[in-house]
Amino acid sequence: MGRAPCCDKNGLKKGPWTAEEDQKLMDYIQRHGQGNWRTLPKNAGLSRCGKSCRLRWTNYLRPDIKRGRFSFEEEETIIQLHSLLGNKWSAIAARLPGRTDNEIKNYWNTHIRKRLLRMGIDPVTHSPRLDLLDLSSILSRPTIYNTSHAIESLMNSELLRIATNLLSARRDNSLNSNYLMQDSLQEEELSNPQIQTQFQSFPTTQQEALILSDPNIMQATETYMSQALPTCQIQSNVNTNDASFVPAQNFTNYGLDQSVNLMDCLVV
DNA sequence: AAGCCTCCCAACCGCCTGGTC
DNA sequence: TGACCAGGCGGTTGGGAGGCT
Repeated sequence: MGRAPCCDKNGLKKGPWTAEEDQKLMDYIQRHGQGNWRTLPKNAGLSRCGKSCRLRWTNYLRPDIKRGRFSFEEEETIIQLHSLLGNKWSAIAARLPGRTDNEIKNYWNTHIRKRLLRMGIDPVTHSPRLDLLDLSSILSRPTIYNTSHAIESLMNSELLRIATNLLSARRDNSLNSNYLMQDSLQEEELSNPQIQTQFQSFPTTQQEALILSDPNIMQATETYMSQALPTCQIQSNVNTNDASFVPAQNFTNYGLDQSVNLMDCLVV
């Protein structure tokens, strides 16, 4: 036996609120405070259930609600808090003055989540998406494995993503050296001698500059990369809101003294 | 201009939690 | 201790708006 509905739905209005209803609700709360939501509609002269009134007030009519687009800082805060709290929208909203949980939830689902997916970030775990691994497509690009310029390889965003993916896996103690072989998508490719040879042709080089334009990717990547590549420099470009990589400007200025083989990153 | 499609968000639904008796 | 209830929460939906063909 289910619990009784929050109110008697007979004759109660549903759907969008009218300006008149909004005014009635605001007038009542200004005069009497929020009080008991169950009895509020009747006292305020509204044909709505208390729950509907509460939602309308907390999500729309409350005077301290901030309207308009989310700022870059707000968006960053949401992403960071979501990585810590998950879908605890009310907890996230509590740290964003003037924003409601419903608004944040909607914004997450319609904007941030899609953007993270486009960037190859899993919006649930905030880690690079392993399901995007596709080594064969990368290795089939002559510009990647035929070039004599290691930096060009490093600046390839897909290669970097793979590196971060593998480093992520390496960091996880539950994953062992068989990790890649367990991935059905990669097994055939990695056991292919030709592919392996192509892999071996990657040049040894310093890992000078991983420059990510998006601080979120930077944050997710930094942890992984810094553990395996202590000389790796990661720089965010907060002036753009894009996941693309921007060219490293001066690799020699970092004064790096340690060489790291790219294969160390790629072969788990 | 019209029909279709996609996106967005206000609002709803049902479950959970904590307080009260 | 358990039933009941109000409030809170997260997931989902429906319809309006705008873009596309």
